[in-house]
Amino acid sequence: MVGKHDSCDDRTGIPDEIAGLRMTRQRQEIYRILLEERSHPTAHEVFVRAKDRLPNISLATVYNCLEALVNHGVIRQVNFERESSRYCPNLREHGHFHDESTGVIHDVGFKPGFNPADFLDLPPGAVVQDIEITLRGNVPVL
Amino acid sequence: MVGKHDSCDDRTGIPDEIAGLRMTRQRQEIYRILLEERSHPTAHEVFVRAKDRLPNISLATVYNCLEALVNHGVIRQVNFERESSRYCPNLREHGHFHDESTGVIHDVGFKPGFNPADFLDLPPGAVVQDIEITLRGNVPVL
DNA sequence: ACAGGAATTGGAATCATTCTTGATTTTGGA
DNA sequence: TCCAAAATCAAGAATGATTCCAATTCCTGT
Repeated sequence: MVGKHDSCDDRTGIPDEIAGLRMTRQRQEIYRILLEERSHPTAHEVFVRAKDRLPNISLATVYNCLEALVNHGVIRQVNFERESSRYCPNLREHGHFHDESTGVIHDVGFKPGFNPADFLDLPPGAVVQDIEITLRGNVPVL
Repeated sequence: MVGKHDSCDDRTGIPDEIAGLRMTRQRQEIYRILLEERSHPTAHEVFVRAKDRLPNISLATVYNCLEALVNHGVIRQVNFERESSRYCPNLREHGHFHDESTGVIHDVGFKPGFNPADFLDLPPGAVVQDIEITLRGNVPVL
């Protein structure tokens, strides 16, 4: 059916290359898992899921792949406190709301016109390259 | 600046008890270091400084003390990415600006009227208990 | 098909932090 | 003041996430 010459893989529908990164079988699989599993999984959670399709994959490879994907801007690494890093494929600028009753992590978008200087007393002349916003709380059930 | 009220220790000027926490010699010393050293030191950095005055103090004790102080709301624990935790005695609600050229971490206050719902698309009904804002960037020298 | 570079693997190593277990110190009551 | 209980400390072992390393294996270009 599908040869391996064009830009799509047989099983994942993910291109052979993204953002200049060669998408090997394991990188495809890991990226697919992140796209499917929007729950901000940890490396270990990704590892467990990846073994369904790639029984020989190693945890080191999962870390390698996640790192490669992060470095090429394909996914983002998210840290809460000192817990294990989590990974998400949402590239829009966004923060995270951690619902403590359910454990669910929601992405929270920045509203249009978002500008940190509007609500923070930044050092004079500061040039912001990156912003990270994390909220903790809960969403009461009605 | 050493205003002694009722219960004060001779050497640090720090009360015997804060927020219901018994201020032992090592807790006083560690708290004093944080008040003095406003550079958001790590546990290990605090440990090194603490040994000047308490040569027998152990790293475990530094961790114990920092944890006690954090749990009683006397200081705050601050995490950047997955680096070692840092500690700061600034209890005002504030975020952090990490100047990447100098490595300096600046506290950034929230402006009056600060309200996360104004600039974030929170999940409907979300009750925010805590917010953490970290910026990375630099402050160009003129 | 072949060489050279990239990727993968499994296990060892690292590092911050936590835990465990006695030893010390402090506190409150007799 | 003196004692027993409770709290705190210290030292090192243990943990857990992540990184490093050395040895294959896999790709890519020729």
